[in-house]
Amino acid sequence: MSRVQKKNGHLSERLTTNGFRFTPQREHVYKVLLEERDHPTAEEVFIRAKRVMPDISMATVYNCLDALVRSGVARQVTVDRGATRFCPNMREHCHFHCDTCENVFDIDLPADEPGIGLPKGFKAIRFEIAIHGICPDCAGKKK
Amino acid sequence: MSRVQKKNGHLSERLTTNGFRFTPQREHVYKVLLEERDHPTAEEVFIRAKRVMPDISMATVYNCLDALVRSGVARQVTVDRGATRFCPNMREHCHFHCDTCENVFDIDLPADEPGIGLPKGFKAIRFEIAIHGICPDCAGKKK
DNA sequence: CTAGGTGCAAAAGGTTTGCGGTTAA
DNA sequence: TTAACCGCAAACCTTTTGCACCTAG
Repeated sequence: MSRVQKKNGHLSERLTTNGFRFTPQREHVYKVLLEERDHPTAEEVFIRAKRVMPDISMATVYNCLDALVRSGVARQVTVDRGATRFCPNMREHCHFHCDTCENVFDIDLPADEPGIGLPKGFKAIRFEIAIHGICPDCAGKKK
Repeated sequence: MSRVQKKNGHLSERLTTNGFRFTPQREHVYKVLLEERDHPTAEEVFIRAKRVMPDISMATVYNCLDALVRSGVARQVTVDRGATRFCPNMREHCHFHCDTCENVFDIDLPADEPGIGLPKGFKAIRFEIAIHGICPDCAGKKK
């Protein structure tokens, strides 16, 4: 509880130092993300957010999630081709996507080989490593 | 050239052993994928395929790409939130997504740390590891 | 005060589906 | 022969956008 309070104080600062305003909607959307660490989609966040803030709109949820991601307090998870999922875990970690139930689990270790570093009971079928950055051509042009 | 011929012979077998038919459309879509290894989206494949096969439809391109992926001769690349990209490189490899030009490059080594294993000139900003498989709950239920 | 945010509704991608006709096996 | 596939068009789902009003800084 005090951890959440602390995080919200932190949130205000993170938003404003990144050029975003600290609004009740953004605070609440962040709270929703922290409550259940199950990597909800934007629509799931919308549904949960409406329970406390019934007038919030889908567009605002997208706006808030975007502000949270750009402020460095949440991540977009690109683990499957469905709707984007969001994750407030900013530690270095991997994601495990179950092909059956479609749930997404945080995996703490840098499990760089399938089957290695996974908690008991998880069975890896394939893995995908995506590196984001700047390619040589674009790095050259920026000069 | 003879490598392409061999691959197409291979393709027929791969499709049929996976319960798919070997059709001219599928052969052509696969050829398009092999011609330029630039990770095209379904729409880019559609545009290129139409140059030789003008009557092919978008739905057929999606159908063909899906059959190729399910037959194990191509992969869906989940590197960004834009349109799905396709890749006929079935070796174990990573993808590098340039945040500026949006191009996707194959990276051969298991570059499990940013900046390590990348060819000269590539600058990694962040990376994402997605593991796909079966979670303990679903593995239990299948028994 | 005012730039930025909110809610609504409509539009814009990207992908899937239903259907009548066609074709690979 | 016939289940699978094709092409077309319409539907679907997720995300973005335009606009009038509102509010945090």
